[in-house]
Amino acid sequence: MPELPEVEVTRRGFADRIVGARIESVRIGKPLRWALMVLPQALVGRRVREVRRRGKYLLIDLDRGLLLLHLGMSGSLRFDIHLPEPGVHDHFDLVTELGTLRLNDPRRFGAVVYVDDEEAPWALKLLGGLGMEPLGDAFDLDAFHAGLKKRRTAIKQVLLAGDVVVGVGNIYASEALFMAGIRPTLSAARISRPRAAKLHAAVREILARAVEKGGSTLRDFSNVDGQNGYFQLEATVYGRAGEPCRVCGTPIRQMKQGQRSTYYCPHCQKS
DNA sequence: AAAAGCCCCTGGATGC
DNA sequence: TGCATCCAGGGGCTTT
Repeated sequence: MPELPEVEVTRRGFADRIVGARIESVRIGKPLRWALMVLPQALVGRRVREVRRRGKYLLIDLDRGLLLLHLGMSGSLRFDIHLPEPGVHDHFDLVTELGTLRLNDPRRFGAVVYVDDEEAPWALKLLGGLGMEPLGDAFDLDAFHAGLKKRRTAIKQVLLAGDVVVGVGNIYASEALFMAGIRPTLSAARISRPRAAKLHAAVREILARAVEKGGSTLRDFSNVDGQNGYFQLEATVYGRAGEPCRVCGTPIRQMKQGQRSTYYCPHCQKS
């Protein structure tokens, strides 16, 4: 589920509501991808300072230390003053005086990790290799093009890898490549400067638009208030195999790249 | 060093 | 209705 837009929509949904709150208790359900790395009891009494996002990670800064949250493939967060009894897929509750933040994740590919600071080994391991943030000023076109030139793999794979630019997952990679008119299998290193510029702009536009629409809800995703996103309704290629291209009418094709589905228009994305 | 596969896990859709 | 198979928004780890 959650690519950058969904994580950002999630962040915006509870950041202002939880900042300043004192942690009253922590409840752990089934194990997630990694152990919490700190005794939940040790978090009690700390206060939430800020909620940030880096790529697809949420960073919850406390007055001492921070929590790194990842939603994996099927995770979503809820936040409310009062939440019902936890269900089988509710694996983490951060109970604060201003409300409870709850992670629901059926497939349990998500993660909650505590670190003392961003230089801690686990923080470096998870965040250290991440590429540029696509929204905001740090997404530099020169650096983007330079990053592509180093990679001979298919451009779709490079977008997904997250070491050049972060946050672009399987839906938005296909969407951005369609917007830029680039064939997903094209070697990243072979992308010309003008086309890199188009892709750079497309990534920004697609992600920003998706944030505006509340993200994409295919199955599990909803925001912290349980509301769905609507970007999936304006997908141009993702999930539309066999349906006519919205621009030229040619049937959209589906293929596999690295065990993941890629969608593209063979006419609009000739190379 | 880069690239390609494998795997973690659960549930929904589809097919026989 | 029951059971098997395939597929799904991610990404770390191991192997080439």
